Amino acid sequence: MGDIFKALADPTRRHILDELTDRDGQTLFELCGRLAMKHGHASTRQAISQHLELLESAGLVRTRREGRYTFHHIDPEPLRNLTARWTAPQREEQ
Amino acid sequence: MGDIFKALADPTRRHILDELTDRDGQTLFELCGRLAMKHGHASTRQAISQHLELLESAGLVRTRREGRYTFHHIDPEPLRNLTARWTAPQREEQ
DNA sequence: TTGACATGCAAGTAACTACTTGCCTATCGT
DNA sequence: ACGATAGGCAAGTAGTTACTTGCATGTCAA
Repeated sequence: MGDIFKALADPTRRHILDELTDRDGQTLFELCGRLAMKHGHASTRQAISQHLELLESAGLVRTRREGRYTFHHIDPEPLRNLTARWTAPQREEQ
Repeated sequence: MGDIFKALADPTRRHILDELTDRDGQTLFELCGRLAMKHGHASTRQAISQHLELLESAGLVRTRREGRYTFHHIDPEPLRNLTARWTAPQREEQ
């Protein structure tokens, strides 16, 4: 639950989600390249890989291995109604 | 923008928002007491105060001074459509 | 099968964050 | 005015986090 907010707290991870929203199912290298181009990220491959691990453990990204490629898919489902407990008239603590 | 996600990344700050949603306009001491009771928080007054500062700088809490009391009000407006860029069909990078 | 490509694993480092501690200011009731 | 209440300021500390570096594993094409 709180893992989702922690995952979203980092700008690089938000850029990764942006990238996957723009083009789902990218590999690690693909993401590195596009992040460097679009957002000026100079992060190494390992840095992005660790961010992807964290996003996966938060349930926001799912991984599909195929041969030597690993495709990353965004799962926006946990993001729905994430802040409803504070915006909605009815509160739902957890 | 990212300040909002950072603010929400901490469980104590989420509990503070829960408390203010339940009962808006609490003072610092009031919040400390109710957090200790409901959520088992043993945090000191200063800890809660610093969390409130961060929530205020993120635009989620507004402060109203009245005599020696400082009332804290939740502003859920920044939380609306916070994750829309990933859940909606149309993306909006920032 | 050999080399190149795509990725994973793990330890170390620098920066950040939550929290504490100690002291100070301001307001109110008596 | 005095004590009590409500809160603020600032430095220090322990734990966390993002990132790097170096090496290892697995897959594919020629």
